[in-house]
Amino acid sequence: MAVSEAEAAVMEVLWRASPRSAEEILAEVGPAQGWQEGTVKSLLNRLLKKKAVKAEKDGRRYLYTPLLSREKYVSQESKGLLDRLFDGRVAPLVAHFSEQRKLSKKDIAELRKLLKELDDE
Amino acid sequence: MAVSEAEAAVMEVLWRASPRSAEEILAEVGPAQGWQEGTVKSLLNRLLKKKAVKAEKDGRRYLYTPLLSREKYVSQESKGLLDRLFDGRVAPLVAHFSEQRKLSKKDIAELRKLLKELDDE
DNA sequence: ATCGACAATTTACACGTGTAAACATTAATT
DNA sequence: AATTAATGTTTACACGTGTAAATTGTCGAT
Repeated sequence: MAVSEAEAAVMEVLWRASPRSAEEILAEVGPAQGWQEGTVKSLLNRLLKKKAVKAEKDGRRYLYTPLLSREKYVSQESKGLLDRLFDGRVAPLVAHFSEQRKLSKKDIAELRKLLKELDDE
Repeated sequence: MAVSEAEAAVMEVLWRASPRSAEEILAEVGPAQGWQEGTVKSLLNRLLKKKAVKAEKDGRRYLYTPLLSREKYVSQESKGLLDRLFDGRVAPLVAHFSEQRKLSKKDIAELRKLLKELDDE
């Protein structure tokens, strides 16, 4: 089963640094999302069921560590969107943003650099 | 409220050609998705509630037309992913696919062309 | 005017999600 | 040992989604 959006917010915390306790996770994500303690606990349990994180005992509490990597998660999400909307190809996606004038100077510069690097291989 | 994935499959049919009757939509999308008549009817009604399509009477049936454009839908979906996973910037997304070796020859060629065109403006 | 066919609208139901309270367990403190 | 504080586990509930059956409405043919 897929990691939901709220669950992903918890994963983001763990991807930044792990292992972490529920309390630490709450401290980092609670204020921003307006979440109570119970909410984070639930999300952690669902992530455990989904095998997206693991927990190891540390005294009276647990420390959580990601099992699903950010790379993998990002790949799945990106591929999903690409397949659904752009026939699985990257160029049309970029073209879309280009048409919407959503490419920043920085984006363009970075894309140029990227293509140049691909040349050198 | 957002157009869901199943609903989007119905929208795709209407984006290809409209207006269309429920029966026509079913004929086009039913087999591929394995959907019964009732399923398509439900999805159409939800799309009506969401103001994503409109219906005009044609004899004893209705003909449906998109109100939400594919452009707009694609923009929303893409922006959502970009903001959630790539800090709102396009270049990191492309870099991600590049690292995963998911850029086809064709993609690369098209991206080159795109950047060249941006130059000429 | 009634019946039948067809199409739309309503209702249904299981499951995931966002959100959290209630309850249980465990370790520390009195 | 009993109580309390901290933390984890279970239960809850409303809402959206995927899927479709049941019901209602309507036009055309007897």
